[in-house]
Amino acid sequence: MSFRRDSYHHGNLREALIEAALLLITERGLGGFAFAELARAAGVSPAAPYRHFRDRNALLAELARRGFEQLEADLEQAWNGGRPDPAAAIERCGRAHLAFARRDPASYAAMFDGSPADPDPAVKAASDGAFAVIRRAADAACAAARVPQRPPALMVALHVWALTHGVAALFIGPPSPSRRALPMSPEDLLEAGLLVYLRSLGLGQITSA
Amino acid sequence: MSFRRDSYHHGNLREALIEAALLLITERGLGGFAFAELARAAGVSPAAPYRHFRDRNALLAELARRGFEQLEADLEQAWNGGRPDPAAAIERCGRAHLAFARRDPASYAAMFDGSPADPDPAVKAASDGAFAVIRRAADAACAAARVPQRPPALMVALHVWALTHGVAALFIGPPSPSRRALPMSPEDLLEAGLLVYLRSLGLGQITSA
DNA sequence: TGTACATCAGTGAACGCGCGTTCACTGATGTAC
DNA sequence: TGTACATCAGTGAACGCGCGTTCACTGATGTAC
Repeated sequence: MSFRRDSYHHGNLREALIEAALLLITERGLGGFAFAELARAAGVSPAAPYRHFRDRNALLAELARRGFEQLEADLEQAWNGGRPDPAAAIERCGRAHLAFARRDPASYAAMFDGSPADPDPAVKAASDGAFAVIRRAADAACAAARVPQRPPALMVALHVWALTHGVAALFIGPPSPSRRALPMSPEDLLEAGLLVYLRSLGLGQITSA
Repeated sequence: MSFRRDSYHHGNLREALIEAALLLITERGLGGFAFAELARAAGVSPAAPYRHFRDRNALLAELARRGFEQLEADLEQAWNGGRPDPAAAIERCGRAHLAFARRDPASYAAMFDGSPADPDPAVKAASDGAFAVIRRAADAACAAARVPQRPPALMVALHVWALTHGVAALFIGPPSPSRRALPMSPEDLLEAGLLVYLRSLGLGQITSA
């Protein structure tokens, strides 16, 4: 999988390293790549990556940051101003979240299973941005709620976030020791869960039996 | 942190290796221990662990298996026959699940974030056992449900499982790049979420406003 | 009670390996004038 | 248009390190008789 180039300068080594990391993480999990291995895959000397990333963790942080920015964009598009109604739009956000985890499992791992000791402010900001979309959705949902007893909007946002991530973590991406066979798609599972949840807030259509 | 012993035989090396692994995983994450390091921590030669585990993965599988067995026991006790009612008992199960993740984050990681390529049948069986408790709880909940429109019991079980794991993964254990500050306990967050969800099935007390 | 023997947990030395990181360097690029 | 120079991406060799794994071995334990 190594890469041959003709000129002395690679030209796009930074991107090449990131792509190689995504590939290796997808194949072997978060711990499954070595800094030196990325250099080999990009066809440069083992010292070259240090021109672009301080170390392995800096690269992982970059993956997480970009991932959250992409997730925010995907969620924003799925939300689509809450049309036609908050419940339907939130379910679309859930699907978009799962689609992201499916499409880019390596970034998803860097975002949610990343290194314990790494309080990178840029990653935090990007993560906040993605969550803010769900937070706004929860605000809209709560404003439209037709029941007196409901949790604060922040809690609703966290419930949606946690249920969605729970489904993604359990049923999308590399199989873990706990992976169960599912007689349905993760998307359908999540949609049904959000439906039940939001119905309790007086949202969504209650289809007649 | 190494361990001195007086006799030629360790006596309880297997357990000592497992404890050392749990400690190191807690400190540094799943990838954060080397087989040789466990030997050092237990005060034996680097070849000694091979008497007890085929390799690093076999030890991780053992952690996962034991973890699921403990989780099953905890859930079973929390369920307590569904008394006084399924909704209250399910919320107790959620708390027990979070308590387990809190008490033994290393095992939890081995159970849910474990190695991609490791279809250990004993781990699978133990995992099935833990989930079965929730599955039975969902059966009871559905039997008591007072609404016509509800998902199949398996789906209800998966929703509870996913929401609970989502809360644990996001807010308990080693902070990830996505960890958000929570203005409440994970336990309260989960309880509120389950309350809203189960209310939609016609379960639980609807406290008057 | 004593002895011979099987069992097996742990030894310790050794191996080849790939890693992260450093260093003074060199070759290409682009810009000032 | 040409030339001198600053910049900096990538070199390649080197280092020390800890890892996983193997091997013939040795010391302790327990059991048969």
